[in-house]
Amino acid sequence: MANIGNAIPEKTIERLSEYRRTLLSCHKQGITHIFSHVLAGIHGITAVQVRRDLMLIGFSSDTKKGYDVKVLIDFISNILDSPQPMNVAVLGMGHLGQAITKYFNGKGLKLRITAAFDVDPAKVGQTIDGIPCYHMDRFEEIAEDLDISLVIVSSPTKVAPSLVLPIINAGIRGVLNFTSTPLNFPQGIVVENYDITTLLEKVAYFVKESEENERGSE
Amino acid sequence: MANIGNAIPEKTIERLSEYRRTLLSCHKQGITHIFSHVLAGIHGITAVQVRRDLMLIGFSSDTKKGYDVKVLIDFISNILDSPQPMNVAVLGMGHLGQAITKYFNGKGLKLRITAAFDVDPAKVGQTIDGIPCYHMDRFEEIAEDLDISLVIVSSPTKVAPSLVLPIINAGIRGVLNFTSTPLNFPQGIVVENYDITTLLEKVAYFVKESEENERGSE
DNA sequence: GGGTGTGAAGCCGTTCACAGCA
DNA sequence: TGCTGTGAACGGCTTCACACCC
Repeated sequence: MANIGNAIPEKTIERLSEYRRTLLSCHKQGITHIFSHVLAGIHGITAVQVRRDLMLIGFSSDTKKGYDVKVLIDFISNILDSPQPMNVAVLGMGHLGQAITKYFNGKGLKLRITAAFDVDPAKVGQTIDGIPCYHMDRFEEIAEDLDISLVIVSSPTKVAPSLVLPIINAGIRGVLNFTSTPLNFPQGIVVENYDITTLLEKVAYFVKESEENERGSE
Repeated sequence: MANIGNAIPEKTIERLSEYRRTLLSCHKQGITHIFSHVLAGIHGITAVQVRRDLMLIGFSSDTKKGYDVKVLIDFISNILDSPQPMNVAVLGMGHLGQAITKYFNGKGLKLRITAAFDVDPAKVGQTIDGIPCYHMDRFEEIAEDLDISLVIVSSPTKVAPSLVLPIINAGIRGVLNFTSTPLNFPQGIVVENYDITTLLEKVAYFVKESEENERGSE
């Protein structure tokens, strides 16, 4: 039995997260209402897309002044956030791990980075950006103690495969993998692989494409 | 007039980049042939998907021993890579910028990070991981000199909007943006926005979803 | 007029089902 | 038998077109 009228498409979820960040920034600037086409413009999409997304989550505005920023923030948050905060661990506290940690610090999100893991003796035992760094050997034990449910894999690509088993054993539910190895987990664990190289190669390909088209049509 | 039988879907391009990385690793290990279902397994997708992707780029194998790894690498490279290497600049040499630079260093790709830009006096004028770091004020000038065509935006989110104009003026063709502000560019400039927060929030949402479904079906 | 909400159409990407081949 | 290649069906997401409402 499904909980509510759920089944919100993945793309919509991504955009909701983006809308919310924009809305929070509007809210901070004192903007109280926003039109769909303005929100769309900021994100480089169409107004229909915005309205459709809001329709899918059952949001509707009663006014003609656009959407109430504060109300919409709360509505989206109600969709995206868990009732209780989720704890996140960063696996690999190199530059990427530290960059991610800094991103999240003080953002006041429902997702909290509460632990980091590494094997470098210079980092283990330290507190980096306010996050304690433990040795990877102790991952399963500490993940359980701290009730970690999500991990970000920012280790060197070479060691990433060796993290799969500990992650499974620790009962982790979601993985965000930034290494160049696709990681496979059994059903029930949510995984997103984002290889930076692939992202850049994609951009490069479409640049190449558009240049070829320009040349072709002149 | 279109160049070749192009129009390869975006998703396929992403996967081709991923396949290639896997294939390169296979090649290094001395594996000469690979079945579609093996390649699929590594990437957590179906064999049909792999075959369909290869069909779309016009690749076909003549043997029954699976695909020839070396030949396929060259074929994919011919699709993805530009004839001449593309130069990439990193805007923002904080942790994220340095992480990205390290990723690319010595990967021997057709994409080369050839310059970094920052405003921190401690970084400007230095060489970091073999990449010279210039002051952002000199971006337009140096981008032209070094024939930069792609940029990676890894600056703090707050300054990201101020980079848009210099990027346009410098004639940059592709942008990979890792900040939390969506950046909009005029038609003709390829942009990919990848906000790490959004990626994590998406994983968190689907974890929440799957937990609710489990609870619902017990 | 200028905004929102939405059924219906259209497009894109994935999967099915099966033919063909060694 | 076990693999590859592919037309056709399917499903998810986006866009069109238009009704409705200050």
